[in-house]
Amino acid sequence: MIDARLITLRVFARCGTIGATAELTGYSPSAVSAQLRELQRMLGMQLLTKDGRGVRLTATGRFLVAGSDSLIAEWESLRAAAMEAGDQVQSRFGLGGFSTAAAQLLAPLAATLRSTRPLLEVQVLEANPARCFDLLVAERIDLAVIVAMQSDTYIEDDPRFEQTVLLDDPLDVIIPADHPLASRETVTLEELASEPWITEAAGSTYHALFTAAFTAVGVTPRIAHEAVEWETQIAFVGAGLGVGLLPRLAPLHSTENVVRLRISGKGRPSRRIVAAVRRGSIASPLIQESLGILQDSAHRILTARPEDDR
Amino acid sequence: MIDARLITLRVFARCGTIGATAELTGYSPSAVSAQLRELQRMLGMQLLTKDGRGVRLTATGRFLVAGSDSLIAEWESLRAAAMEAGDQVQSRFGLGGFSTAAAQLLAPLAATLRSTRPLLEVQVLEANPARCFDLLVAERIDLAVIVAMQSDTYIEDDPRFEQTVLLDDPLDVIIPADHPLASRETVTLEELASEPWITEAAGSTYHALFTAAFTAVGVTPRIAHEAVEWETQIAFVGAGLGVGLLPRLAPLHSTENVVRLRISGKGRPSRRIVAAVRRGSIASPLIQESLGILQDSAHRILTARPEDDR
DNA sequence: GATAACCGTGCACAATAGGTGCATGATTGA
DNA sequence: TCAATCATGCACCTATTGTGCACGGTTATC
Repeated sequence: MIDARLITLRVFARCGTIGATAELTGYSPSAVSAQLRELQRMLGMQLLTKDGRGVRLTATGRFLVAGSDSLIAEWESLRAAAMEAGDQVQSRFGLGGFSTAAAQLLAPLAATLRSTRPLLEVQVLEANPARCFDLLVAERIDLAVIVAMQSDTYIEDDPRFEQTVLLDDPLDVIIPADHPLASRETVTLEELASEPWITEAAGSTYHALFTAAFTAVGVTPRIAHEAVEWETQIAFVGAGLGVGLLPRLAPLHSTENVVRLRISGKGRPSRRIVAAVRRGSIASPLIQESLGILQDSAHRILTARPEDDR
Repeated sequence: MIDARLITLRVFARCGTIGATAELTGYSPSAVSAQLRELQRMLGMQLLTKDGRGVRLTATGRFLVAGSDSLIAEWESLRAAAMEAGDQVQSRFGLGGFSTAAAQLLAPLAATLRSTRPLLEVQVLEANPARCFDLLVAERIDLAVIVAMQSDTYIEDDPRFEQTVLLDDPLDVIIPADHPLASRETVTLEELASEPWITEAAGSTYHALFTAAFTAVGVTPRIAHEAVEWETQIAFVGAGLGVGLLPRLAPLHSTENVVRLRISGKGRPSRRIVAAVRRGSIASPLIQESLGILQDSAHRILTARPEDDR
């Protein structure tokens, strides 16, 4: 409803280059370039300036993008209200998410929607959290389930999105099956202070969460190895290279020669799983129904856990 | 910026038929029909229903149109702010107006803009007040100078428009040059109570103003003849058929065998001349400049009048 | 300081959204 | 019953808007 060119401009404002904007919106770079040129012509405003080998927004451009936040939100809100008032049905619905955790929530959501709303075209895109937000802005998806590290600066106040906490996913410790502590049910991080740790490379959000968990209990872990995928980390642990942290929702197959222990004591780290939508759209019947389904799934996951871990 | 189809829907909401919408927007009826069909498809909402040989808005449609008022206003406001912030120039500017009174204000405005902003394409459309509002909604024009009868219910609170009073245009009495009172400078309506009057047909806004003026002084005029155009009315008066009321801004050529007298006493009727713009757009530099020019013109007209008539 | 990589843009061409005009069907009023 | 009014479908056409590729300018690397 809002001109596609303005949406493109907003995406450009997020990623800064024409090429990335093209990739994100699904257009070719030439098309993005032409769209932005046309937008400037029709508004009679100069929105972009050459900057080195790229382009950047002018002050007017930034102003327009900033101001368009509330415009988009108002449209989403109006559409949601009209859908609700008229008991109308949406035809396309895009979902975004990342990691097995998100998949565990998105899969039942998509399945349920497919049965309750047979006419609805549901599309699921796998993308990391940052890209999910980009895809929301680009209107490629309408709802995203993302895994936010607890230490992240929480962007609840972003004028473009509204977020709903679904559940907190605690991190467990994984140690080799032949480790002296392997028969325990719970451990404290202090007890594992001298172990060689396996984590992700510094700079990743998981790494930030990792260190935050240890600083909370006043311990400095010795980082022995680095792994990106949970699977890799589990394999390292199974090979006796060290110990690591693993989110509760990440599956651990019994064949792995690795045991999972809950963390007791203070400083129990967790990831926060939230649903994000474009601001204003949260009143839409479809979004409401989806959030309900997601929260049911989250509740089912929570009730399957030991009481003190919820 | 807001999708043209929504604008079309809004125009339809005002005039009720596809044909009228087509005429007002400049499209063909088929195009309007197709646009509205496409709009419903893309929103997944049923906005129209068959109603006899025409169509009418559904509840959802009315809801959407009502809610879109603030959306349009916010966009206009954003565009205006961006134009001002970036010191940018607009390329097209549509003006609307009706009657010689409006023309006297619009002509100098268009002329001034043409010299101060040579790149600006100024288009002037002559249209009666109701149509001017329609044209504003349809985004065919950006500013309208309209003549509102004082008795009209004043639509200042319409969420779609913002209005600025330019000046009040008093009505004078015109009488034949050989009338006994012709040498006077001013008359009261009471003095002319027994004269045969010429006015417009009952039901017109001018007729409403006419009767309001007389009821204010407790006189019931005898309506002898009816005329639509001022020119016709002047000719009738010149022919000695009766007397009439004529706005100060309506030109009276000396060859007409008619004299113009100001009305003294209470109940001096007048028309109100106002400038109307889409809500939100009033902050735009171009609108601001235009309103300034219009007010200058109005001021010049006022200062040319006797003091007690301003 | 040459060269490669990157980024945006212009151009030829293609697809398709979106327009017009006319014919048709449905409904209402004379 | 007939004419007038209104919306819509269809055939056709236009022009907007997309793609793919080549090119020029800028930055980073060796």
